[in-house]
Order: sequence, then C-alpha cells, then structure tokens
Amino acid sequence: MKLNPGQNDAVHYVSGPCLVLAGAGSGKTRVIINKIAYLVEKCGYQARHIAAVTFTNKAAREMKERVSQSMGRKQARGLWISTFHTLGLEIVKREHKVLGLKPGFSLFDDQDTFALLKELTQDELDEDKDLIKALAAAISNWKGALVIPQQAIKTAKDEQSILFAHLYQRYAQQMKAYNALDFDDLILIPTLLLRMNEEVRGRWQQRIQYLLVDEYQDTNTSQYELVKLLVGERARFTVVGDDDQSIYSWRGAKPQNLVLLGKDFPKLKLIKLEQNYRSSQRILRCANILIANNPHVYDKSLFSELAYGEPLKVLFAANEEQEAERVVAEIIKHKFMGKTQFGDYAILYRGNHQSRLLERALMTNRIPYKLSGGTSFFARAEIKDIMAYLKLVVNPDDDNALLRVINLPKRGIGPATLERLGNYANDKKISLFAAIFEAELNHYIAPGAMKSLYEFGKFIVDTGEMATRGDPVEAIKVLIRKINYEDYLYETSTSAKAAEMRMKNISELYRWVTEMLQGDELDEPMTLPEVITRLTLRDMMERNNEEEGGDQVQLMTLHASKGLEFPYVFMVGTEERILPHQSSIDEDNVEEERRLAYVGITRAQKELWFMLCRERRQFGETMRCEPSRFLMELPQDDLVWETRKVVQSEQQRVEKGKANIANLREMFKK
DNA sequence: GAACTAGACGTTTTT
DNA sequence: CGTCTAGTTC
Repeated sequence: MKLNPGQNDAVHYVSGPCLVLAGAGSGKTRVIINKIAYLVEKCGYQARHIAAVTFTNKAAREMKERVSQSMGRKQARGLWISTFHTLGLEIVKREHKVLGLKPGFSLFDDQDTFALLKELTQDELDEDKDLIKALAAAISNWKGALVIPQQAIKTAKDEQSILFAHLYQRYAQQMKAYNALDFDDLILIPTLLLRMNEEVRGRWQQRIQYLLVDEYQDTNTSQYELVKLLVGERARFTVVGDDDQSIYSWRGAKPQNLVLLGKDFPKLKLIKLEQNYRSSQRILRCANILIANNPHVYDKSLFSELAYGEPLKVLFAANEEQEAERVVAEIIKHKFMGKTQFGDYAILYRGNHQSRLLERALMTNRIPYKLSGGTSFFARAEIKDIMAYLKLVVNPDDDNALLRVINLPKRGIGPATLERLGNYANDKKISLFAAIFEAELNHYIAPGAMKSLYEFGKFIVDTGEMATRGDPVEAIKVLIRKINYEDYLYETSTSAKAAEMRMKNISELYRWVTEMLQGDELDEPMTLPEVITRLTLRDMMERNNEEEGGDQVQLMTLHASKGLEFPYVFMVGTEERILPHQSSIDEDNVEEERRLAYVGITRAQKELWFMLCRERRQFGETMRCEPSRFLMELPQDDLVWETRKVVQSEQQRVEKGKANIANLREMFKK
C-alpha cells in the first residue's frame, strides 16, 4: 500500500524535529514503521542508534513485530523499541554505578509501594487506606513533575502537603536503603541523571541518534524532559500524537506538551494526518462533531473515503442486567445475519467493574470472550510470594521481599524476632538481611530463632549462588521445592481446588521465567534480574494475552481500547454519571470524558451501538439514568434511537427466550 | 476441608 | 447489591 502525501512527508522529513498530528485511524503506526525503515535503509542510521518509544508493552511489542516484518529481522536487530519505562530501566541499569545503585536492584510495583508506605507512616497516617493512597498519588505526581523531596517540602503550603512532602522524603530514603526503585523512578532517575551529568548525557545522545515517540499526548513532564535530554541540540526526533485522544491527564499526562514542543523547538515541522482509513464516513462524522465541542490546540479535520455506512444505534435496557443481555442478544443476532466472527466485536465500558455482568451474560450464552485488564496475574498472592523469593535472591537488601517470605513457610520466625531484627538493622543502618549475619545479633535474639534466621539467610545465599553461577532455571525449581510451596498452598488454601489453581499459576510463572531466561526469536535471553524487572513491568501478561487470540468477543475499558480497532463496537453505559463519569462532572473535567467517548467511537470500523439503561443499581440503591450528554451532541440524523415500543417488545422477546430456556432445562431434568 | 455467616466496603481510568 | 475477609461450625 502506498503512503498518502501526509504520511509521505512524515516519513521523509528527517533533518529536524518533527511533530505528526495523527488523527484516529490515520495510519500513524505505519508512519513510524516506515520511518524507521527509511532511517536505516536510506539515511544510513544504524539500527542500534534508533529508539522508538511507546506507552504500553503491547504497543511496543506490536511495533517490534511489524518492524521486523517490514525490514527483516537482521536489519531490525539492535533497534530500541520499548516503553518509556523500559527505556528508563535500561538507562538506570547501564548507569547504576554512577547512580550509586547496586546491580540487581528491586523494582517495586504499586502494591509494594503501598505496603512500604503503610509501614513507614504508621504513626502519621494510622494505617488509613485512603490517606496512604492519597500519599502514594502525591508522591507519584511529584515524581512525574520532576519534583524532588526537598523541593516538595519547600513548596508545600497546607498542612497535609507539608506532611506528605516529609513522608515523600522518608520514602525516598527508605527506597534507597532497599536498593529499590518504583515505576516513576524509572523515568525520574534517568531524567535527573541526564540533566546533571554532562558526560552521561553525551554518551546517551550518541547512543540514541534518532528518537521516535508514539502517543505523544500521553507524556508527562518528566517524560517530556527525558525526551528533550535524549535528543539534545541536534533535535533529531519524530513525535506522533493526537490531542483529541489525550485521556491520561489524571496520570500527569500533559497534552500541552504538544504546544510546548513548538516553543522549545522553533524549527519544529508540523505534519497533519487527516485521512482516516478505519471508520465509515458516518462514524467519523459523529466523532468529529462530538469532539468539535472541545477546544483545540491545532485544528484538524478528519475525513474518510470509505462507505457512508450504517447509522449508529442507541439501544435502551431497563437495567444493567438487561443491558448486558441485550448486548449479547444483539451480537448473536448480528453475527447470524452477517458473515462475521466473534472476534469482530468489542464491548467497551468506562469502569472495570462494568465487565462483570457482561461476562456473565456472555458466559451463559456460551460466547467466547477475552477480557483485557482487570486484576493482574501478578497481584495474586502465590505469584507475589514466589516473585518475592526471586527478588530477594537477586537483591537480598529488599526488606519488603524479605518480610513477605521470611516466615513462609513457617520457620519459627515470629513477630517478636522480626521486631528485634528490625530494631537492630535500623540502629546499624543496614538491611534486615545483612543484620542476620551480624555476630552481635545473638545478644538480642533467642538461640532457636537465631538458628532459623541464619538458615534462612544461608538458603537465600545458596540459591543466589546457584542462580548466578549455575543454572537459574534449575535454581528456581529447587527453590520452589525446598520451601515446600505446594504443601504450603494446600495447607493455607480454602479448598483443595483453590490450591490446585494456585499451583497451576505457579507452573505458569515458572514456564514464563524459563522462557525469558532462554529467549526466543524476538527476544534475547535475559538474566534473572532482568526477568524479574520485566515481569514487574507486566510485560509477559500482555504477550500471553496475544497468544490466545482466538475468535473471541473483546471486552475492555475505553482507556484500554486506545490504539485498537474493531469492525463492530458496543459502548455500554453511555449515561450521565458513567460517561461522563460523576467525578469528572464534579471536577469540571468533562472535556477529557468527551475525548474518552471520542476514542471509543473512533475504534469502530463499520458499525457502532450505544447502550444505556433506564435505571441502574448502585450500592443497593436504584438510580434513574439519563442518556449521556455526548449522545445529544452527536448529529441526530446519523443516529437511530430505539423507540420505547421496540424496547418493550425486545424486552419481552428476551424474557420469553429466557423462559423457554428455563422450560427446556426443567424438561431435561425429568 | 467445606460450607456457612456477619460485617465492612465499594466504583474511574494504569505504566 | 456483590465481593472479600475473618471467624465459626460440622
């Protein structure tokens, strides 16, 4: 397929900074891929000097695959295609010496951070979950804005900010002591390092000679700063973005960074991609008219040359159960009428909890579906247990990991022993693990407990030796066996079935780790520390999801749908308080919700349905629902609103069908 | 180990 | 209202 003029310009403009304003479905990924190939094949860049950055692992992976397909695996070798966080991790890893980090540092996920903050702030926040979460959010915001603790303390105004700023400082100190980093550090630390250290900066600018950034509207302050530092004076970069699809402001993303770019780089070349290759003209017209209600930095008018297409449908249901059943009924009907597959349908919703009823309806109708997002595999206790062991093996100073597993299985190391160990370590300013091996410790701790501690410490050291000197795969196998984890699961699980499930999860984890240690066609073999940090960044989960990819209806949040496309899309819960969400209405941030609706609409290629309820239960209380204001903003001549009469007859049909099934079941029983 | 109960808690979006 | 947890009972 040939590039259109805009795409062509975007690919071939390589002499300076370039901003590609790419509307939904305008082929931006194609531009990036072609541009990488162009840089390597025609401009003489070596693959290893080009970096492309995305926001999700899924996008990075997809890009990697498409690039190797288009220019050949050999040529693509050495390209840096990763998320911002993975790139940051890479910089931290290679510069750990300058940063004063020991190799094998730990990466804390949100749960680890929460646990640490809880521990750290017992006196101040009294284990108040909401407060700790607020603190975690505040710290994350500070880090995203490149504010270090001292600055936070200086600028804090109200009482709570002052307290939080001091706790931020304490948290940062503690993380340093643990030799641990959190997600935000993966951007913050490289950025500060590059800013302050000219030598390191020069080295990385030499290393990354051309930088491409996808979904640029999602960058926050620290990410933008990192981009600036990496590209330096030469400013050889291309960023691709769409301010209308900026839906992560709550995570610190600043669409204004698109404007700032023009100020920071006066020679910035602006290229617009306005032809949409995805959606019917009707769908696109609706999307355009909706988003015209928002203010715009750059004007952009998307057009499509595809068919005008079917009208968009607005379907009513009495309540949320019927809404879910209705969606399923429509999918079955529609699939029967056209030659479509389940995989052609997507159901999009505002909040994760909305998936529950949809799942139930799909399941009872035996429709295969795939749910993206939701509770992570890595949040499961059994996975966290084994991961904690592995983290500890790699970084014994990770107190968090140590506390999780030191008495798992029971080793006779109780709270009293741990408190004394903790006090000792605190006094000496060493890690818990290091304290175990201090000769003086036996003054404070009973001989029995002392022996257990020492045995535990030795076990971790031995496993570490085996993992580094010998075969890491074997080491993990031995680890799981030696701690009798299977027995532990059967003892602690609420049922034998549950224990089996958990053990299966462990086997799954083991399989992944093994695969990553050994590598495959697309990825080099990794070391154990690399595997652990990767898994903490949730890389594997997404890969696994892709592998399943059968013929399944897709369920996901509107946020998670960004960047994807589907022939037939259902948007459920298009009601006031849901989309736009109540909290956004309260906070006067309806514009972002409108962009979210815009993202949802522009996912659809051929047909689109809006679902809404007349009433909906919330915490046991029944609430009446109003159609979303966004539905009112759409061009009504492109919509078909279902009339009440149809609603009733459709409802009756569904009820009747259900009664029939029930009857059949009864008959079957007898 | 399973099956039950009471009681608290909750719904924004995620790298 | 539904889900999760801790605690109880058999």
